[in-house]
Amino acid sequence: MSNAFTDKLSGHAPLSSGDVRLLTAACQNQRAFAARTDLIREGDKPGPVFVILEGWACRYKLLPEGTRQITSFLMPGDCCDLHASVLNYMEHSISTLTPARIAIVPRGMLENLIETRPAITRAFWWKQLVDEDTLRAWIVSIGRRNGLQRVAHLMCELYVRARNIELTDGDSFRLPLTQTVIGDALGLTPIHVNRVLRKLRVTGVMTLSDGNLVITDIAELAALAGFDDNYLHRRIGVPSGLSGNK
Amino acid sequence: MSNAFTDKLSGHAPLSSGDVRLLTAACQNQRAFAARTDLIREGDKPGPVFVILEGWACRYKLLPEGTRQITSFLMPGDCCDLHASVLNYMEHSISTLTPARIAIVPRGMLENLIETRPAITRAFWWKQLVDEDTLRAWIVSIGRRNGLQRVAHLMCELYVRARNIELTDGDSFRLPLTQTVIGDALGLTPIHVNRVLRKLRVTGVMTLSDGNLVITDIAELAALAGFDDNYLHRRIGVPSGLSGNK
DNA sequence: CGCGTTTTTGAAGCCCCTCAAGTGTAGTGG
DNA sequence: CCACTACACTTGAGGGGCTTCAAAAACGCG
Repeated sequence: MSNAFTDKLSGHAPLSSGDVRLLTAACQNQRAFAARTDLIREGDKPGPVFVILEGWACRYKLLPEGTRQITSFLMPGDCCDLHASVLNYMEHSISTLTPARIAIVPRGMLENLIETRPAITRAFWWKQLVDEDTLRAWIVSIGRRNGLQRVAHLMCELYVRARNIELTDGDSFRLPLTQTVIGDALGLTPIHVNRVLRKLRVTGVMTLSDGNLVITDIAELAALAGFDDNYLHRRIGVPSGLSGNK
Repeated sequence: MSNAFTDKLSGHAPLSSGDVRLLTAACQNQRAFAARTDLIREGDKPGPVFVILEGWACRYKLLPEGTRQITSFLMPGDCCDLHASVLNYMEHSISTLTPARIAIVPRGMLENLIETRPAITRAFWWKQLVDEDTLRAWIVSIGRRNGLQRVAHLMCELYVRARNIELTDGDSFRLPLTQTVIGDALGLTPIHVNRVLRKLRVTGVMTLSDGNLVITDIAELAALAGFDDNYLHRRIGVPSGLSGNK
C-alpha cells in the first residue's frame, strides 16, 4: 500500500497509513507510456495530474529558433503541478524521456486530499518549495558556472535525488539521458557535453555510458560543482552530504 | 483600504472587500529600508514574511568564487515565500536594491488567512504558479538566448510587470537597476551588459539611463527577445501583448 | 542487415569574458 | 570651495569557452 509517490511525499515528514492509503488509491489509474511521449503540451488547458511511478520525464520549452530548454527532470515520485487549474494554459510541455509507468489522477481528487488532510497539505507545500529551490539552483548553475561545473552539478543533484528514492547502487545509478538531453538541460550543445564528459572520465571523476553513471570520486565531483545539497532539503534519515564519503 | 499587495493578489480574480481589509490589516507593521539591505540571508531560519510595498528587491545567491546570481526581482506587491516555514533554512538571500517600504507580517497571520479565506487561498496559488513560471522563463532565457536577447527579454518582463501594477508612464518606467545588477540576473558581465545596452540604444529600440527605461520600439524589443507574456498570466482587464502596439 | 540515433573527434569562428584604463557623478569632510 | 573617495558607466584589446559546421564511428532496433 505505497508507491514512489507516497514514499517521496513522506520524505520530509511521515504520512499516516491512512494518508498513504488515500494517496495510493488516487494513483489507481496507471498507464505505460513510450519514451518521447508528450504528456502535456504548451498551450494545453490543465488536465489531470500525472504522477511518475517508473521512468524519467522532463519539462521543456521550445524556442522559435527550434532550440529546446529543459527546465526540470521528473523522476519516480514526482508529479506535475496540481494547482495548475488556477491558470488557463500550460506554459511548458512535459514529455517522457524513457518508457514510463504513470498514474493519471483526476485533479479534483488530489485537491480534495490537499484540502482535507493536513499532513498531505504540508507534504505538498514541502514538495512545492523543494521544486522552487531546485529551479533557482538551475538558474544559478546556468548563469554562473562553466560547462564542466554545470555537468558536475547536475550529476550531483540527480545522484542525491536518485539516492533519496533508493535508486542508487553504491555510487552508481541508471541515468538514461542522452548527451543532447543533458545539453538541453544545461544550455550547452551536445558536442560540448561530450567533451566535458570525456574530461570527467579521463580525470577519473565519473563515467557515463550505456545509460549508467558511475561516480568514481564523489568528493571531487561535488568540489568541482560547488555542490551543496541543501536545496534538495533531503529526506530525513538518509545520510547526507557528498564531501565526507571520500 | 488597499495597497500594492492586495492589488497584485486581486490581479487574477478579485478579492472581496473583506479579504482586502484583512490583508491590508496584516500589512500594518511597515518599515523603511535603505538600498542594499539584506532582509533574509542564506542559512537563516524562515522568519516573518516580507511584503514589498515600495521599491525594488531581489533574491540572490553567492557562489564560492564570489560571483552572484540573482534569481528574481521583487517589485511592489511581491513577497517572499510564505510556506518557507516548512523548511529549516533559506537557500538564498533577499536584499533591497533601492530604498524600500516593506511590511513585516507574522507568518502565522498570513497562514491563517490562507487557510480560512478561500479567495485568498486561490490568489496565493495563482501568485505561486506565476512565480514558478517566471523562474522557468529565466532558465529558458539564460540557457538558450544570447546577451542581446536576454536583456531584451528581461526588459519586456519588467515592463509588463510594471504595467500590471500601474507603474509605467506610456512606454517608459522607472528601472533603478545598475548594469552590474542586470548582469547578475542574466549571467553576464556588466561590461557586456553595457555593450548590449548601447546596441539597443543606437538601433533605436530602447534607452536605459538615469534609472529610467524608455522603450522606443516595443514591437521590435519583443521580437528581438522572442517575448511572449503568457507566463506572467497577466492581470485581467489590462491590455496585453507587446506586438500589436507598433 | 540496414537505417536512424547517439557518440565521438576535428577545425574554424564568434560571443562573451578578463584585464585595463579613463570618464562622470554623488557624497564626505576639510 | 575643493580634495578625496566610492561607485557606476564607458570603451579598448586580447583571449578562451563554447558554438557551428562537418564527418566518421558505434550503437540499437525492426
